Amino acid sequence: MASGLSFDSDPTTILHTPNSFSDHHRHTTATWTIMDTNTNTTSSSPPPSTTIHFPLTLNSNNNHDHRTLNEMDFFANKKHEEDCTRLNDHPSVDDHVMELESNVNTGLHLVTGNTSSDQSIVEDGVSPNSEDKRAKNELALVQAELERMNMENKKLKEVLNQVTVNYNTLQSHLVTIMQEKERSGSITDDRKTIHDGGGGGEHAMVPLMDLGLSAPTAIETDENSQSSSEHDENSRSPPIYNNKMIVQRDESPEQGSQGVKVGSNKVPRLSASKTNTNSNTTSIDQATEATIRKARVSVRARSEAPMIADGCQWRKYGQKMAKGNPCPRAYYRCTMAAGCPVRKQVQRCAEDRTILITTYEGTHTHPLPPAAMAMASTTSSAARMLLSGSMPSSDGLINSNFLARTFLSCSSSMATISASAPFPTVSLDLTQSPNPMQQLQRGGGQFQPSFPSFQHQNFTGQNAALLPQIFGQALYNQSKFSGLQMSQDMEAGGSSQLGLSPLHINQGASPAALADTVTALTSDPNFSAALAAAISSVFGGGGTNANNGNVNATTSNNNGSAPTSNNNINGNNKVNSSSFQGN
DNA sequence: CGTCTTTGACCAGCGC
DNA sequence: GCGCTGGTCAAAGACG
Repeated sequence: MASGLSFDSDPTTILHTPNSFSDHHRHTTATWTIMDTNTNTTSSSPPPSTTIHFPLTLNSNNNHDHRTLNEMDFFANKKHEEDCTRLNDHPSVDDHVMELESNVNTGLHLVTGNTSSDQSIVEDGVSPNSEDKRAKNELALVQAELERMNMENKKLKEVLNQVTVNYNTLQSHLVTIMQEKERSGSITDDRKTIHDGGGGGEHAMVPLMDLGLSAPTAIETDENSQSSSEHDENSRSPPIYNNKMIVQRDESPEQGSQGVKVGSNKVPRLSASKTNTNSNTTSIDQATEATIRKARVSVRARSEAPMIADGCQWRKYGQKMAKGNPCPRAYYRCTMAAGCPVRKQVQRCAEDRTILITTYEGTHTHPLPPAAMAMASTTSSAARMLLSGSMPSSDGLINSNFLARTFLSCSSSMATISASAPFPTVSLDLTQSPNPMQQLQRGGGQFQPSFPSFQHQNFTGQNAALLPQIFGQALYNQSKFSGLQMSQDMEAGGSSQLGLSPLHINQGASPAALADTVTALTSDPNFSAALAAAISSVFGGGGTNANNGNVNATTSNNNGSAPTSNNNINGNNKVNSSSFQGN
């Protein structure tokens, strides 16, 4: 939804927008109705309900599938400060958001005054004096709250400005250093690298720094290579993927396009790390990467599709019957770039074959489309979370502990961590409720937007196939927000909380504190709004993929009787589905 | 003909 | 040491 407004005070109070508003996009004045979810009444009904008319005028010239996502993408990378402070980067609505700024807090902390009784006022203006007084009181409360939120937004703007400045400064500094190195002869060839990766002809992506303004990304040190052609345009300056500064390193040819058989039994295990490099640092890196490679994210989603659409291209390389499950397990590897180490396993749940269990392993070494970014963020965060406290931090402001919290924040009621599994695994169970917002309410309980096109959706078929994308996007957005909070804390010397949000993250928190943080995060309306935006961006589109058509959600049958066909939208994807035989 | 899927074989870890 | 299991490889076939 466009505003993503939420309520701090009353979890049962929601915003309702007319169907015409969401279905046919914006025009003229929008009417937001605060409604009591218990009675499900609207402004057309007698009280209780409070109708607020906002001078909202939104263009409807285009049908951006990413509209909602962009609007809720509060802290998108490299966003200009004015865009950030508006908390809205969609050009078609910027002006209108500016109109709203003075009246509506985009910080999503709108609080109604009728928190105790759910009583509301009659909007015809001829109510008795008592109701009139009460209405005035409520209005005063709302106005006060709005004023407070405006102050918060101003503070956020200041913080974000500072973070942006720091980011640009560091980036410039890095480029300068690299140029100096290049001049000094340490780099004699454009294709040569700064880091010695062991020699060879191909190139791997190495994270040099992550300034923490973006979600955790899929970039990692990896023994696999990118094709050189992919980096031709980046050969003279470090490519930046997902806000990570990347440098290239040479790589041994024996670890070429096929890469080390990471994840297989042929890859060095953690206990017996097979290091063939000269430096201890590299050995540590490889061990770390091997560890990350082992971290897994399992997503359980109710889906009739043979494979969830996560925005990536996959190639099936094996299928096995797993013990204890009559359904075969299919093995896929990412084919979006040569040598990408990411694997995933797809298997139907033995107990409930409508549940599709997708397990991701590894992180991507290539640029990702937005749709794939979401899942990559999720898996990358999970991988690093599982290494929390045990890996050298190369993530700058966002370290593994922070990522852990970020990850958990998305899913306190849905995510579990398995310490007993052969590999550290984070399981996201998206099957417990047909409506993830209900889960969100259970976890945070403070945000229940009204999505006319969403509320009655069941998470089956293609929609279910997009669940990880939703989840990942929520993580992605929240990570940005949380990253800002972290930066904010650091700006304040790590001791002074600015009190801008109920969300505060402290480095090195205890497990108990972590739990508190998770609770705080899940109750944070910004996170809720981000998740809601991600969901609405997918489900509000009436089945249209919110990823520029890069996702091929296969909707064919899953009984294994016939190979599935690729329902390519744009015909660009080589593979995005398989003939997974569910039974 | 190139690409992708299928599927049996192979390998390594692990438990007994 | 042996068997089980998970994971991957690679040849063969299918498909567009």
